[in-house]
Amino acid sequence: MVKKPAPDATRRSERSRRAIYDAALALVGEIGYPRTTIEGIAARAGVGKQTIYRWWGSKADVLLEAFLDLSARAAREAGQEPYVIPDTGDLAADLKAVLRITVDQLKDPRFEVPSRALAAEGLVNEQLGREFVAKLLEPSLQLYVDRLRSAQEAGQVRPEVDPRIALELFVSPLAQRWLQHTGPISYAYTDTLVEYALHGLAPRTPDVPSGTPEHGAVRP
Amino acid sequence: MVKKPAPDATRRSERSRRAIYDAALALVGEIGYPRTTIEGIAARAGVGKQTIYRWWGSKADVLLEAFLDLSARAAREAGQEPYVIPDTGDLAADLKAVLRITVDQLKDPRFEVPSRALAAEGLVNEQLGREFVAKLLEPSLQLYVDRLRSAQEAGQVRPEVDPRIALELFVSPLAQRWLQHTGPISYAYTDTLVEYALHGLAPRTPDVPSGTPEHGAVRP
Amino acid sequence: MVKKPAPDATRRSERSRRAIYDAALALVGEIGYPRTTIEGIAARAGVGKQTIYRWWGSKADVLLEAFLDLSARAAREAGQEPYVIPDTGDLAADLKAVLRITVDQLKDPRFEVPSRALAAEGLVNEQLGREFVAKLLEPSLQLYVDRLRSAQEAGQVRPEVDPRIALELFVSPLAQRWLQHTGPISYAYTDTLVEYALHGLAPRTPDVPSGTPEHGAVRP
Amino acid sequence: MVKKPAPDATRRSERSRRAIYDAALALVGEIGYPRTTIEGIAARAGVGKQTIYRWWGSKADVLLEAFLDLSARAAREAGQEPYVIPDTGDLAADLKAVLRITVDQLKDPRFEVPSRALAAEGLVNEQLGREFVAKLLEPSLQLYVDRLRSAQEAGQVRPEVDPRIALELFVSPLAQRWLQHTGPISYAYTDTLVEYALHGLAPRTPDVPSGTPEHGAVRP
DNA sequence: CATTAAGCGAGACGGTACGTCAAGTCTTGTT
DNA sequence: AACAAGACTTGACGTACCGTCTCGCTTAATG
Repeated sequence: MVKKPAPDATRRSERSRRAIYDAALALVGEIGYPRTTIEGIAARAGVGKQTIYRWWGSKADVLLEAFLDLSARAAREAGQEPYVIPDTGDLAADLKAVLRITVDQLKDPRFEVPSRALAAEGLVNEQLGREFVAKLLEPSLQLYVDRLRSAQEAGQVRPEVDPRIALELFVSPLAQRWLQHTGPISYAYTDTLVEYALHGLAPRTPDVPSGTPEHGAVRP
Repeated sequence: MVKKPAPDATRRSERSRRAIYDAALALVGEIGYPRTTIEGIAARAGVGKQTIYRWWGSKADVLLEAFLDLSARAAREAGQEPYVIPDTGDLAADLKAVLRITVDQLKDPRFEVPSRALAAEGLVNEQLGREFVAKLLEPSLQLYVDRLRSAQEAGQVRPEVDPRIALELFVSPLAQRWLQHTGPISYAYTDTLVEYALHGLAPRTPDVPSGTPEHGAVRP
Repeated sequence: MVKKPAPDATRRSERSRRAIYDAALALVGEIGYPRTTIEGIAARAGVGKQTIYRWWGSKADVLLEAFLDLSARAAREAGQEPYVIPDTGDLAADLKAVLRITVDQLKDPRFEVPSRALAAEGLVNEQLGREFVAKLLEPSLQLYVDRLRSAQEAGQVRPEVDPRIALELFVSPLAQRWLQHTGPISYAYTDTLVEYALHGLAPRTPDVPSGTPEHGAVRP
Repeated sequence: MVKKPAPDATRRSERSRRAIYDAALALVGEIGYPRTTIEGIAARAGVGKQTIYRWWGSKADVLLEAFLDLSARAAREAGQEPYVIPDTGDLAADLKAVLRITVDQLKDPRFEVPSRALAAEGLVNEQLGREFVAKLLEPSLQLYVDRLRSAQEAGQVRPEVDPRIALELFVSPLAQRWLQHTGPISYAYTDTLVEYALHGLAPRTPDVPSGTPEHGAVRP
């Protein structure tokens, strides 16, 4: 297979790259992802179509990079400590705090439309999906893993618990409600999730061995 | 707003409807959702494009109906009482059983491609998303609500727990792993989810330094 | 070749026929021939499409019949003597008179649009063209033949002249100007045509034998 | 009114233009004008539909240009001085000669189908009709005007005759017979037309009882 | 310091699919 | 059995974008 000779990145126009990012994000925000076209991005950015095709493989690629760039800039502007979950010693409080911030972000329209679009594209386009997950999701999830491990060391989480799975108990429900509109999103909701996840649904009656309930016991 | 006069549904060709469903599902399975076109469906079904546009508003609408029809037929074939979560009294076992079936379904290629495509479209097309959720997701979720309420009555779930949120602890993680390829799916995984969800991540020692009160402790 | 069984003309709905004629002529007048459709005629006439296809073979056929019907009705209304060229003995005067009437007709918008449309269709659709000529043109032309023959008997037209060709000298120019917009149409114009046709273009110098002009004669 | 920005004609593909001309003429010749479609022309020419719509406004426009191009090429091939009526001094002979050539052209199938189609379209589409007349008809007619004027100077045509009308006496009948199939076309026919037109239908006796004065008679 | 090869804007090109319109056929009651 | 109504398959319409391909024109690094 003949690959096209890779373009010389050192000669790349920074001006165009920026304009393309801006145009892509603006269009997705204004008319939505499906009606955003490469032609439209090029026109809005004052750029030839070829300049887009030279550096990206698809509309989704452009938007992914644009969004990563946006996130990076937003992070750089907003805070010194780029992205850490606080560790006050109170696991529940720390998780609730961080999830409240997440709730705010999910409702920020600047982020909502493009990230939803990328998520959607990722479902169907596996290659992009993996990149989306690797570059946007995993770094955040890793922070939860770290915080949970720290809690395990402090004896606040059972040692045999797998943090990678554990974090999904409160992260995935939020993600699904947001993505699929399966329910409202609020601080109360995420607080509840943390509580349920940490202490479980079953009552803390130590005399009932888990998994083998006594059927007749509670009924007179 | 000028609505076109609704076509006479009593004269609708059942033959065409079936052929369109079949063609849509086949094409989505063979070439994927994005490369499936209305023109392609019409050609494959031996049907005029207009017949599709007469009864559906978009490619996604067609696929949604086709998929609902497929699900209904599959349910009719497979069993009499299609959609009930068993209630053996052992909540954990029942949930694990039902989630294992779900895992199997998620891996069935007949269902995987179209439902993933519909989910993806639903993310970006809110109207379709709501329909997708209402017609495909909610009925299943309601079954979990019912089973959890039954468990609450049996004293196996804390009475103050909201079942609609509780079910997300094990359903959403599975959904997200499947949709976004954020991790492998297996019986072991779903079993673990059920366990974590039912009993929580925190250890069952009353001297937990966490700020959350221990519910069971205050009851004699 | 299997011909479809001819419909039973005795059961034909006169009401529909009339409505179709009216709708066809009205539509052609309002939106022009090319944008007039069978579907449009049927809708306007309050008639099923099949009723049109049952009795006519094409849009052009419908319009041709509608126009013939219109002409017949117009003739019946307008005059007792349906269509004769007067014979006052003065050939030139008679021809001029009749052509002036023709000029008026050609400018009547009720007739102009449909007859132009039929003429156009007839150019390209030979079968229709022949019918158009036979039913609409020839009868009129025959009147000129008759009048010219009468003039020949009166010694006003050279006996060896072929009337069928002779009439074209003044009829065809008018027809062409009207059809192809190659020039304005007026009484003066048709009068001139008659004059030229009757007496020719060459000067009436009997000493110049036709066809053999003396080249040097006029040049000193 | 929003006009789309005119395309850059300097970048136009000559290759495509040629292919479109050829395809259009070929299709019109093979299947006739009405069944010739833009889609068909594009396919046959190996060209995108948009390339046609970019440069022409309609099927008729394409064919008109294609035909003009064909005529120009034919003229360039056939002779140096393509469009002159001979002036041997014998007007009748010259006209007969030129009309015989016209008869031949009218019967050449390469020209017949497209020019008939264009004429038909021009009847109904006035804008095209005017262009057709201006670009194809008028130039030829002007030649007759010139020749007739020359004949007037030579005293072979009455000085008060309007050449623009005079030429119609032999040109229009031929045109009508050809366009509307109102009669056969032959050398004998055109010869007769010239003769009638030049010398008129009325006998050359001074005692003609017609009301028209005899022009030549009053000159000694 | 000019040369020259790359990136660049512009946009024409061959295509594919869109969503619409109408053609002509077929089916279902109604008159 | 003709009729009104209208769903059906078919095919073309004219439009929007796709991704590729020239065109001149900067513009930076090199001979």
